[in-house]
Amino acid sequence: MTVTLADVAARARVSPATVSRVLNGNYPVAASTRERVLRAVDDLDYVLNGPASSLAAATSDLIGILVNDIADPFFGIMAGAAQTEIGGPGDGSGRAGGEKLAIVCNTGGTPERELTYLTLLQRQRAAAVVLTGGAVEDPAHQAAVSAKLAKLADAGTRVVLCGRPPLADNTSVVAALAFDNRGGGRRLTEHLLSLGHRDIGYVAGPVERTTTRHRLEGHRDAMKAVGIVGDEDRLTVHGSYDRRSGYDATVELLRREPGITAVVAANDTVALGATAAIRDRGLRIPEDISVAGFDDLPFSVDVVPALTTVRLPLFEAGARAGRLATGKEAPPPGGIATIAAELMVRGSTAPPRG
Amino acid sequence: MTVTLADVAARARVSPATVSRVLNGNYPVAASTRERVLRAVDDLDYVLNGPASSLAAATSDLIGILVNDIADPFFGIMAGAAQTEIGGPGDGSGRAGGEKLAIVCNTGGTPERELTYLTLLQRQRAAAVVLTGGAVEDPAHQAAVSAKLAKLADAGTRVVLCGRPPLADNTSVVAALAFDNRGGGRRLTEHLLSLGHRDIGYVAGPVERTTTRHRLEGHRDAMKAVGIVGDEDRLTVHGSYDRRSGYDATVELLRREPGITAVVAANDTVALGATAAIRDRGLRIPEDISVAGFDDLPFSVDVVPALTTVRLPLFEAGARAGRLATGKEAPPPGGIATIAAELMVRGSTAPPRG
DNA sequence: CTGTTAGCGCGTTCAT
DNA sequence: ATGAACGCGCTAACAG
Repeated sequence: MTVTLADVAARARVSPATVSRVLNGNYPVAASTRERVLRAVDDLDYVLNGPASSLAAATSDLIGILVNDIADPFFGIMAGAAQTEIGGPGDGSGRAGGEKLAIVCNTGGTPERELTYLTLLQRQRAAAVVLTGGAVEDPAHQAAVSAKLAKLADAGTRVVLCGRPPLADNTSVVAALAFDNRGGGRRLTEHLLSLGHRDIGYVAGPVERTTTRHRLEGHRDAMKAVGIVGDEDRLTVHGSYDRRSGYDATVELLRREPGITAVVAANDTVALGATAAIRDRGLRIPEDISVAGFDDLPFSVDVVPALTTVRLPLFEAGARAGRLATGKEAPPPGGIATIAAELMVRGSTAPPRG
Repeated sequence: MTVTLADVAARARVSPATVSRVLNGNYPVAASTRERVLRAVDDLDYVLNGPASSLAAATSDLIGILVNDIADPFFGIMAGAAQTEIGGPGDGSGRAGGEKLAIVCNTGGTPERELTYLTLLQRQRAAAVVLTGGAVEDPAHQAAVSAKLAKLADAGTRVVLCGRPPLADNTSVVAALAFDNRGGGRRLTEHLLSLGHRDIGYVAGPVERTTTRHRLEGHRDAMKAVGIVGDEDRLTVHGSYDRRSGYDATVELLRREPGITAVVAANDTVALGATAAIRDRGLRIPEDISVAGFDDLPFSVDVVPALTTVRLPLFEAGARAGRLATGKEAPPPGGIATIAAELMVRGSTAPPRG
């Protein structure tokens, strides 16, 4: 019932092998026969059997992109950019030629799902895997991921890290593009300090995530550099990377220390929740309390007042990861590149009152 | 070099078929042998060969979710919700058992890529396909998509539409969950009219998209109902569904008619751009100009003033689509369900001045 | 409950 | 430049 390569061969009056050669375009084929074959393909509306093809060739053209939260533009932007580089423009026929195809896998930030998807991609003999965003720092999980990635690499899968720190053993990774979260976090807090703030609350992301830790370390480095120490734990509240969490954490922060003059949030989305909490309390931004975010997502410039934040070149990084995954671009020296984070000063931060 | 099912069978001292049976869990197997087999699997670190498995079984456990723009939370929320229902919790081992696996495919809103991905999923013998968001109205493309979906359905793939209108021939579709974009658009404009607005500009989405057309029709229906006609085209500017486009279109709108007292945007993201354009012009929201969006994305409640918009239950719809795709939920009568849109009145709309 | 036997549809040697 | 034959790794009958 479903038309196979043999059917096409029969109609084109050639051998199955020839059809295969035409379709893959790897071997020389006479122009006339190629023509006949292609017409037969169209006539019969033939679609290659992917599993059969992958089985015989021991490879596939799938490239998996793992993201922690697909509803978060932070990941969407990177994944979309990567996919733009990978997918190619298509040939307009919808025939799905030889180009690679990117698929996005949403781990929800959980270690189990991350491993499950890696196994799936291993099963599918994926051509490449791109892991985006921060990693969970649980040692057992990191070891499991490293082992899995090593196996993928052994099987010929190109592994790329985007916005994620290198592995302890990074040899199985083609390239690791790490964001300078620590540096960005430090500069952001330095900005606040330079405005005169001393009592700064920090709404952190989930514990045990590299992104959370690095941003927080940057913040604390800056504080320490000017001699503000001892209150770190009291002025830090952890939560997840969403608006709601930002709201709740800020409420808690203001309860613990009503005297804070600035709130630094784990990212822009969290900052949005923080601003809501501050306003609901009847305070103004930035007159009463300054607020800062991280990432510089598209909406950040449009909120009122515009959000001071740290810009991460998400699109560029994702695109580069895509090129690395397809081998279009040479890996950086040592397989590791650090991507700079740029401070964006806007209206949500100002000197403290008095 | 790579370990196969036969290797596992040898080590467990059973036949390959038995190994297959315990892995798929479809046939009865003695507890003791199952135990042996599973240990052998772990010992050898065996990973099923997906292509071989799919080839032999003529099906796969992949479920494709097509989205127009993965960087847009509108799609991210739906895709994430669908995937939550599809993916199952995983078994914690990362072994990737029998459950279905959702993969997200980013079409970028282009017809070619949409067809390319459908072909890919057809190749992979996908278990189901979920198409999210509005469709392009080009007749040729619609015919091509319909034909492709019919073929997928023939091959046993379950096709679900989420946030997309039913096909002309909807028989190959398990279920179409359509948003009431027209009703939502109408109620939104009725709200503005009831506040006293008469000069309302409309920043529309891309032409030739069902979502764009339906929302716009709802708006015009409401205008027509109170006898405001004749100026539709002049007070409508089309653009893409992003912030930048909303900004530019609003600038153009204000150029054409500086007297407008309200701007209705194609969606919340576009509305964000519109507010920026209005503010840059030195006008206040809502005192000088009211602004309204559509979708009620998470950030909309946090912008200042909070955005009046139309709430679409994106998460719920996506989750339902996921259940429909996996067969966990029975399709609605006739395979078509309309999902209600709820007006959310907030601070960005107010009576016009004077 | 378990082993045996055939393919699934294609890519890839080898020939020619 | 093309054809013939083999096998990729697994599942699905069919026995037993």
